[in-house]
Amino acid sequence: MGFMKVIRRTDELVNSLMPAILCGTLAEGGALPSDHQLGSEHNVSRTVVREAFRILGAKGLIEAKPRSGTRVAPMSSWALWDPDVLECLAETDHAARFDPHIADMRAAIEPALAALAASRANANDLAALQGGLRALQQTPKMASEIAYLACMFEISGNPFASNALNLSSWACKRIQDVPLEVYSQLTVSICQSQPEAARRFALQAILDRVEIMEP
Amino acid sequence: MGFMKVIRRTDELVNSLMPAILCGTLAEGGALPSDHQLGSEHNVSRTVVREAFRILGAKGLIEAKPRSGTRVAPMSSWALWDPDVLECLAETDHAARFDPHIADMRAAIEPALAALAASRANANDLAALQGGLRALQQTPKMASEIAYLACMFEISGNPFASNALNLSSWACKRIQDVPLEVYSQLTVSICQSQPEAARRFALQAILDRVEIMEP
DNA sequence: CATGGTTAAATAGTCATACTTTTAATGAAA
DNA sequence: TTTCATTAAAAGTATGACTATTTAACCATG
Repeated sequence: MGFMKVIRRTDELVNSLMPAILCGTLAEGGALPSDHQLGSEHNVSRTVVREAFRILGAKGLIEAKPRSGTRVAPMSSWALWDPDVLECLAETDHAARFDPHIADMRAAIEPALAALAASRANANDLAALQGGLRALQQTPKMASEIAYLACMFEISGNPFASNALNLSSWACKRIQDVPLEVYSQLTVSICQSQPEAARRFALQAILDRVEIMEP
Repeated sequence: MGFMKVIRRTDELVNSLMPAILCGTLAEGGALPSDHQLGSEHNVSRTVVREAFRILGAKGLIEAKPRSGTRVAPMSSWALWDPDVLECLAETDHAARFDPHIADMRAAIEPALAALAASRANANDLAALQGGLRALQQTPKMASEIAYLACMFEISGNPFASNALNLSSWACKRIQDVPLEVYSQLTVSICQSQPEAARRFALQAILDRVEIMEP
């Protein structure tokens, strides 16, 4: 099935530099090689280096100034919600340092989205959600869990939810133990249009994971 | 004085294309001109066009494929949390459509951050926060409010908060009426290490704004 | 007529090079 | 020491040529 996405040399370079930035090999505020030099090191043209820099810059990871060169931006400007950044960060050594912060964010956002979903779902939505739950029960893997959450987020009708899903992916990836029972209760709550119950169960699903993570 | 940030022609092009994408002039799934053609239209080299495309691509706004050309990506992949995207979206005609969704997100996130801040603040943090409050009381403008919230988010210690601040900026920009009284109470709650009270007041600050927005 | 494979063309991707602009360092003059 | 011009390093821009990928038209074959 030919879904071979084109691999640009630009992207390869991005995938090479991003981990170095996120894991601190290239420290915050530290200088990157000049694009000419980086091109030589990676055997790519300056064009490729510059396009890679544009991408990293768009994600808030680096900043360039004429004559001064290109430097790693302070973490406060990193686009941590970005799927690429987040995915890359998850594969880093100190990913564990971010676990509690992500759990905090999820605990804030996902219950709210669940409540929204409960108050807005129509018949089609419920069918989709129940289908997602069944799939999750049959094969309780990470992919199914993400799909279920994606469905719930979609139902919430909030366009910012699709980015919040990146945080969920992180957590599901880190701890692949699916709280099936809670998800079942959550689904029921949404189907019965009970926002507050949905809110509680969505929170519970997260706390269950945190508990495993704690020690 | 001289903080004149360099204006790249690349950025100018991005600033020209992004609004067109966000406001739907370039519809989702619709094709952009080829980079050669776009270069002619804007009197810039293909280099500039391509770097602009890389930036827009990094923010999930467009996708390029050889031979097919470059198209506007589906909104679900847009990086709505990105400060540039959000700022640009705010200046769009249908910014109002996003107001309630942003309010929902803020209502979920900011109370949680306020609670975290209340439980983690040290003496220095409190001094900074109180300073921010005083500045806000003296000049209750948008900039002061953002600064205050930034301070609180920083205290929360959550690295994802700095991106959440973009949502706050949106709301503060849209309705510049500062709920001074609530912020005062919020500050007190944080200073007295009362997370639950802080949570309530942070929520209240948002609801006050929504109320104005509602009609 | 239908089917399937071949070819051709359009467009993104890459490279090399030359030139321009910005700005940090440097050093000379006041 | 301060100030101002010089210099040079690095990013920014332009151009043109070439490559790679893929759609779409085309042609041959059944």
